[in-house]
Amino acid sequence: MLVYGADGFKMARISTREQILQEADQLFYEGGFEGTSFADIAAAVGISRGNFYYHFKTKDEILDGVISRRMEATRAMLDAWAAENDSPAERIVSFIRILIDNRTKIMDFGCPVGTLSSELAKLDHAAQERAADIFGLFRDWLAGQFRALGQEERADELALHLLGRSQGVAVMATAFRDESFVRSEVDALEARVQALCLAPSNHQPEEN
Amino acid sequence: MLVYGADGFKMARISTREQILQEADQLFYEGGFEGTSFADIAAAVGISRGNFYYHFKTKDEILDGVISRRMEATRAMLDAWAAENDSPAERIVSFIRILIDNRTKIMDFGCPVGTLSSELAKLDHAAQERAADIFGLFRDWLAGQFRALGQEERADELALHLLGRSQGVAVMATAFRDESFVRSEVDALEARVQALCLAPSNHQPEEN
DNA sequence: GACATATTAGGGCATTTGTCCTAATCATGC
DNA sequence: GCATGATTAGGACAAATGCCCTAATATGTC
Repeated sequence: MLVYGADGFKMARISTREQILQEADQLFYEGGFEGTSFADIAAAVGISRGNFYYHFKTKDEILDGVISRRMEATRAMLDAWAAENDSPAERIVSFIRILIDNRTKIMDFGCPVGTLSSELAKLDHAAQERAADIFGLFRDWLAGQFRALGQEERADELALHLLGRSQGVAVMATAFRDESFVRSEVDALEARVQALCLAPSNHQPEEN
Repeated sequence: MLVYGADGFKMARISTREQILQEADQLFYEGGFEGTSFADIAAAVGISRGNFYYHFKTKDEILDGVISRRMEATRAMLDAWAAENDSPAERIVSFIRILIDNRTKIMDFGCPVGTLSSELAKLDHAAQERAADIFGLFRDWLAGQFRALGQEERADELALHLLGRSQGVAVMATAFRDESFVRSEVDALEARVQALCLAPSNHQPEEN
């Protein structure tokens, strides 16, 4: 699907395949995997359902592509956070802040990673593990930052803990549509990182 | 659907309607609301799809019934915890322990309350609020226990926080199928309750 | 301009979905 | 043992589902 600009010249454009993945990504997030049909995606892209089959033979193939896309986007985001911040504490805060930045969508649809993982688990879908691998990217990256903070022993534990905390915030934000809860939890998490920074003992007190 | 015992006498039996709700409850949990069809439920109960319509006109009606059932079951569970334990701290620990008791199912299907709430949010389903009301039962009950612990001011905040923490644990347990993470988080949460008990200051340190 | 390939539209397929109707069967009180 | 209402089975319905085929069109190369 090539698009021509006003001047009549061909414009560099994303491929139809990429457009499909883009729309599917969003639809899967906002409506769920099962809740999104071939027709929904085709309509969103603006192509016929037949054309669809040329690019993806099954719905699972689209899911696979969407997960790959999300992994790539996640890697890019983590790299950007690493580049933008000099200290590991600031980097971890960047992670925590996605709860604030995406609060509106989170209150409407939850966390894209967590909800997909949960849905695929229920469907007993083979791609559940790949979906969980996105969590793995965050986990490893966060563990690296905690290690840089001097938490050698507990780096992975802290990473898992923080991931879980943010998932809990997302679920509750969706259930109660409560923005203030998101903010207070984010504040608590940020304070915790700062405290870890100042007193990297083994048993770190936390403000609640 | 009446059932006869070995002696030929009619047995007091749960109604077909109740059987439908029972199976639907389980199927909705293990396969999701959208992932479960009329036919699935009818097959599980062992009745024809036609008979189904006599008891529930629409799928949403079944969902409504399932949510009501879950609310009733939740109330009963909370009452039991209150009756079984004398101290508010022990009652809160009873709540935390469901993560341990149901760890296998949680690793397979997540938390029944959280996953239903998230799915209905994505489907933009009218029953999402009612699903969240189940969270409300836990929230109010937990807040009551924290109040009894002397946390007048922060009772609701602590209740929401604990609810969120347990949701986070459930999501991560499902994603990574990691039982040890569940246990360590549960230990941390229990330690936190004990600490609150001993030193009910406004800013309570927490072990991590 | 001719050609091979890449891409697209349109429709069709069997199956499943939620919903609904009708006729048969059951239980129960008279 | 009969009448009445409650319950059930079985099937029908249109719409939607995931999947697939074919013919047409566009694209890039020689």
